[in-house]
Amino acid sequence: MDEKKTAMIFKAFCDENRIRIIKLLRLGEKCACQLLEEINVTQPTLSHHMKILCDSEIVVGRKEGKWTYYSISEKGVEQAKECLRILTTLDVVSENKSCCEK
Amino acid sequence: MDEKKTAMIFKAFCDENRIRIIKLLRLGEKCACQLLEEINVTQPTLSHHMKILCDSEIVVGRKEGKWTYYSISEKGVEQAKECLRILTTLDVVSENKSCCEK
DNA sequence: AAAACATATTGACATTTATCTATACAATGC
DNA sequence: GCATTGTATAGATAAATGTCAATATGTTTT
Repeated sequence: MDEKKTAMIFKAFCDENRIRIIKLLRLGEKCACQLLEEINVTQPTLSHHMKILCDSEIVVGRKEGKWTYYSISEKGVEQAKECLRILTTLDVVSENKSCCEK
Repeated sequence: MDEKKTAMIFKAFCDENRIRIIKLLRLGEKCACQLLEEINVTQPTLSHHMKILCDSEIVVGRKEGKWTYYSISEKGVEQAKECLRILTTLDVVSENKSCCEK
């Protein structure tokens, strides 16, 4: 996975309000109006955060009439976990030249 | 874990150059000068990114003489994984009132 | 001690981001 | 059709962030 995509995924978890939103979605699908009641931001700001969360694919939105329902995407979460796993697993196969020997 | 700490952890993965640095560290411990050769930024910029990576606890630095060696922290990585797991696991116990019924 | 070297810090600057108000868009209900 | 309601977009602004040049700090070498 390229660096741009990786950064995009983890942007979901880089803002305190987005983390609060994700925590609320752990409880199940919620519509924007319900999130708005619990997060202390204006409606356009919430909308902005929901866009970033959806772009990261951690959250998915579902339109139904005039409401939009958001929930945590299992697929997106698995992608993030896999991405984190790969990024942080030591690569013991590739050689690694030591440097700066005294 | 509070939102501030969580955001701090995942900031490590929110910048393309930091992701490149982490990928390099997958190959093993490297000193700053070696990272500098491979990442296209100036020395102060690298130093800035290393600070953020260390603050996130994903990376640890070790001073030896005039060199600083950086490596991926297994402990920090486990913390990040656990944090991600908790954040994204559905909470089926808590009740969740539905909203916006038609 | 002075020079050389590796890294960190400071200060400036441009870009990005989070936030708000105002407005647009889309669906529902009258 | 028109008012109401839920959400998105546009535009403005302040704060945060990534970057660099210059400089400071600390270590090693001569």
